[in-house]
Amino acid sequence: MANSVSNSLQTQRNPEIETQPNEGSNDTRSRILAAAGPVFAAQGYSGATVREICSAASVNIASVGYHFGDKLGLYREVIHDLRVARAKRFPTPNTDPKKPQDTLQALVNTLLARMLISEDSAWETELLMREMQNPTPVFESIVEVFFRPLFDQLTETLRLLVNSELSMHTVQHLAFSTVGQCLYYRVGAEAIRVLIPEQQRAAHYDIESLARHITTVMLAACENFATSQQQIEPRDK
Amino acid sequence: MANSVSNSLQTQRNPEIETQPNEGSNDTRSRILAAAGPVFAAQGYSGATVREICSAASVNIASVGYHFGDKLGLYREVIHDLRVARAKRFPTPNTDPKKPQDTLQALVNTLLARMLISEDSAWETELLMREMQNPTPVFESIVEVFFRPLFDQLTETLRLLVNSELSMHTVQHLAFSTVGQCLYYRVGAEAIRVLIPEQQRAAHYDIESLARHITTVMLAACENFATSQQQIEPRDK
DNA sequence: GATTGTTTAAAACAGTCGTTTGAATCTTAA
DNA sequence: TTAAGATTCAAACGACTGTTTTAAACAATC
Repeated sequence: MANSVSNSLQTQRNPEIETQPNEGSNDTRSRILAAAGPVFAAQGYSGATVREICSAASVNIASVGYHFGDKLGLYREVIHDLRVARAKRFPTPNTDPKKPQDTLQALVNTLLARMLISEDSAWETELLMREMQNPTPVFESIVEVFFRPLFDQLTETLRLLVNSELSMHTVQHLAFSTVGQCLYYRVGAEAIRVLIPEQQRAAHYDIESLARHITTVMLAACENFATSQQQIEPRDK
Repeated sequence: MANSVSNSLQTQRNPEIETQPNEGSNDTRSRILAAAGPVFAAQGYSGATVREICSAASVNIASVGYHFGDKLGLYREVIHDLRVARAKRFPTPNTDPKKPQDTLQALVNTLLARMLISEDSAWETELLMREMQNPTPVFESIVEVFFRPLFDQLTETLRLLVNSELSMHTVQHLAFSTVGQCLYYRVGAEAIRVLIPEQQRAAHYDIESLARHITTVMLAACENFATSQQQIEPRDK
């Protein structure tokens, strides 16, 4: 029990010795990490099997137990590595208080790019989406590190675009409206695939077109909220 | 009445002899169906176990094999029953071509009500959300029966609110903007729970407030698209 | 070369999964 | 009642899961 609890029990690899000429990517531990991400993303945490991961990494099954303690330890490490990789690849755009329209456009572009990316790193987004529907113990930290910064920047930008006296929760609703529209093109992707013919999808569902559309919608809404004070207490138009 | 499904194996119940007026709700088959829905919704198709379902229904494990063939057969039946129950409970609002604003408001209300319902039937929405992320063989029919009618009505309504010469795909994007905003308050519910303090959530995140906000956003966007022809061909092409 | 500690390998462990079995029970009709 | 079918039941099946065990291979130090 006590000796098999923490993965730090065994003498894990020593960082001092680890600066070897040996390529870290060929390391067993690294190979497991590289193979685990896509498998977790595709099958979910419960659905993924350590056998499949180890098979994809060409590594013995017992290795995950040795290097990460257990399956959850491996998953935590995958999430951790995902965070640092993601922060580098999608830097939040700079905020220019003088051009909030451009900032909004850039934020929408970033959101959509994160959603619709179809490169090798698509599994990262897939994994985050799974965390939203089936939160694991790491979910809360994911929100704080991943979502909160973008959400804050979005609300600040929208604040510049509307009546400054507008209540806080209305601005937050506008932020969720923006995020929701972007998110749908991933959450509802399978539904869209059935609803919209492929030809039309190929023509009008690229990131730039969608970003332009969503930005237009939100700018129109902001203009409405900026001019008509009445919208704060909306009764009828 | 509720039985006589076309299952392949075993000697299923004979419709001719079955005329016996035994209460269908206490029937083993009905108890399994009633218990299976929430379990499938909570755990997903793969995650749900027939043992848990049968335990919740207080029936023997072999009953699902006898009455539904196998686990997938039970799932199909659950989805089928869900469809008929859902169609009755959430009738699509009537379309009045003279008041498209009201129709839009009603559609947003319906969408949000479907998303945020927290009654006994909340498992139905949960199940549909799972189908969107992890489509099973029944997904396509779900889209056709569940989503397509509402999507068509939404596009027709939005068409009345914008310039009639606006391209088809732009109107469809507007429909997805509407759906996306509604959907987010369920998909992102866990994230919102972390981002927004509970007190604020309790005050401003009820169905009526959100519906009013989303309708306002979309009406402002439609007005923009109705007046400015420029939006049809943005920039140069 | 022997010894130590680290890493990998094959096999087995205990448990759960969906499904099947074959006998026991119940229902119905003669 | 009896016979035949419909339905339930406990038990087991084989396949899979995460994890552990035991031994072998490897590297570095004495």
